[in-house]
Amino acid sequence: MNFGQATIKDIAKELNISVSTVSRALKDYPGISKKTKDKVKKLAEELNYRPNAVALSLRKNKSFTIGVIVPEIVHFFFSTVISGIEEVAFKHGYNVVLCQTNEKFSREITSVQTLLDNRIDGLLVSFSKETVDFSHFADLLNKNFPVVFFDRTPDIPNSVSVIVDDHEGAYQAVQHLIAQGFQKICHYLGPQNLPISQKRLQGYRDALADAGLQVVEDWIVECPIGSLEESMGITQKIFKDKNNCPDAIFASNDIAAAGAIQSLKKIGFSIPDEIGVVGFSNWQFSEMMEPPLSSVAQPGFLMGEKATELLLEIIDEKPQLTTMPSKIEVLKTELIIRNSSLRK
Amino acid sequence: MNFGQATIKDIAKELNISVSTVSRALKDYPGISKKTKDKVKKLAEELNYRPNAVALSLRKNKSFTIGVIVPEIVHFFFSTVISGIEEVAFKHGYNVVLCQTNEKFSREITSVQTLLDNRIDGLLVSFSKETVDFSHFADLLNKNFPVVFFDRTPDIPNSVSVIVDDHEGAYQAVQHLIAQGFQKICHYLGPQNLPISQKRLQGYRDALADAGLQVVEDWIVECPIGSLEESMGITQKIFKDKNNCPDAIFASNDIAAAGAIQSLKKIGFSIPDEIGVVGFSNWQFSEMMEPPLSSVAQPGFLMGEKATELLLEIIDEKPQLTTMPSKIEVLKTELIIRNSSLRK
DNA sequence: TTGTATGCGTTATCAT
DNA sequence: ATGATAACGCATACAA
Repeated sequence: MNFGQATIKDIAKELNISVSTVSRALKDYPGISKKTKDKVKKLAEELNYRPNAVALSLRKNKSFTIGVIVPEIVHFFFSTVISGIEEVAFKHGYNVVLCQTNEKFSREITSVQTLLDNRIDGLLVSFSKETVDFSHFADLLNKNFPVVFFDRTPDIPNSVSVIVDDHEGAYQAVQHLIAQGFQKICHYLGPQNLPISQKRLQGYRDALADAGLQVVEDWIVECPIGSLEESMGITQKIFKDKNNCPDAIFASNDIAAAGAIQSLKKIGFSIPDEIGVVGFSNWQFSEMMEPPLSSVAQPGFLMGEKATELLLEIIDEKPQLTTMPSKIEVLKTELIIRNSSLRK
Repeated sequence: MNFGQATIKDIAKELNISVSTVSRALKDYPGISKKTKDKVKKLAEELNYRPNAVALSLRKNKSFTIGVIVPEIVHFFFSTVISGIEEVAFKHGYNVVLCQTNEKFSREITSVQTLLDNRIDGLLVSFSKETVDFSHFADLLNKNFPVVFFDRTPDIPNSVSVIVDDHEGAYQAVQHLIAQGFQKICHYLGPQNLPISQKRLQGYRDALADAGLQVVEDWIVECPIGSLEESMGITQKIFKDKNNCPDAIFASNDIAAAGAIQSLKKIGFSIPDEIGVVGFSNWQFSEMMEPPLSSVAQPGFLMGEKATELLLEIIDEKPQLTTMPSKIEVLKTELIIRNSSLRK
């Protein structure tokens, strides 16, 4: 169905002029009589004429659409990033096509494909936990197709990324715990193959090392799923032996931290007097928990904005000298200190 | 740029056959020799040929794309709905173009327009708080353009919507508070012009009436913004006079409930012994609060799925007899009882 | 100042 | 079994 959308053809027929004249009149081309122009514009208005963006895409080989691929939409951090993306895209007249992979590699492949089929002008990606082969992205980069990675960066040549300083964020969090007098700090590690997890882990290690504290390898436990239940189970195990357990937790994400707190409270530990907890991401609920959860805030909205701005620069083929040499933009995190780690 | 995408033209040239033959070969049309077919398919594979979806859209007047308009992306409920939408769309081979209005009417207008310009096949909408004029949607419906509203339904003819039973949800919540022995229940009302707010309010009124309790109009306070701060401010006022204040709160959303709890704790009330609190939406953080917040759960993911399924039915012009007569699908809510309202 | 013709990638109609 | 051509809606090089 056409839903009664008028085309320049309709206008041309009605006015007994050619389509090219209509086209030019509508776009204020030089060398067109004021009379015709007015006539055309008036009718266009009446008919509620709107240019067909699909036809334009085909003609100009440009869709004013960017693709966005995220692991999950229902995720405070990612939805915040998406929001930032949408804002900048909207401001520049771009549309946003959204795909979620549910952390599945196969779905990532499909999504990239259909987005390309739809001739997006560029792609913003945070890849899935499963993704270890990046050739589908490398292929794009080799073709010089505009891609910007956010949060999760692949280690492939010529990639452009926006990330937060995960190492520094983790370092500060652990440093803070140490400053509060905690000595036996364990780490709830995120999915192993994600660079963000590795960097947070390294920040944790470095902070301990710099403070002259020993790293206990058994106290670095992976939370591959990142659910409340997983974290509660892990916490129960680690804190089973009250005489030989950590006195603080630095968790790679807030859900894990929340699960830990629930579990610790159930066991009967007092927080932060006996156990200190710091999370990562500063989810919306962090401040509403009891005790309020200290967390490393990530500027998600800003990340979405930056990534989109970078992408649009690349699309417009005017990469800024300031951004291109490094190919990676690192945003600052901010440690939000609340009562879960603050011994007065 | 073309990014080296092969077209049927390229294949035709290389094989010295016509484009129509290529087109037919690729689509297993009858009346094409096995030899040619194999030849074409082989080369297509080699060249990594993929049909240009934009060209197809133009040709077939169908984009396999649906538009989604939400007030805010960073909102637990809406992001959950979006996720459900994306799942069903993906399963049916549809793309999702996402727009957020930031609760602005003007932006809603623009978004509808650009989505139409891009020839989406259908539209899923939850309109903004500001929207009181629905003519931009009515126009679409008059043209028989496929639209499905979710969560926020306009009162216009021929509209199709998916909502939850806000009245029943509210009714149950208040009934539960009454059953727990609370008598002086106040209501934190959502934005006045939203039907969902009105229905929740009515559920509140009816539950009180059915229990023979008086409705105190001063205890129905609007929270138009829906922020933590707003709710805390309101709570401080209402509960200032300990001798003449409510003994329970039924809030139209969980953020308001969370703000209330924070404020109440600060004032020194014990929850739920002195004051009971029930929220609406069952946000992710509800169970992590202290005390855990009772709330009316809305099936957001299901809503997204249902709305999309309905939309696709309309697009495919095979409306189910079961769904069309009513034009409105009502999903059940579920009261999740936690400690914020549970007197043992 | 305006019109004609061509092409973007694809499918469909009509020939051959 | 295959090819030529028009059409989807628009922009533009070239004519007039």
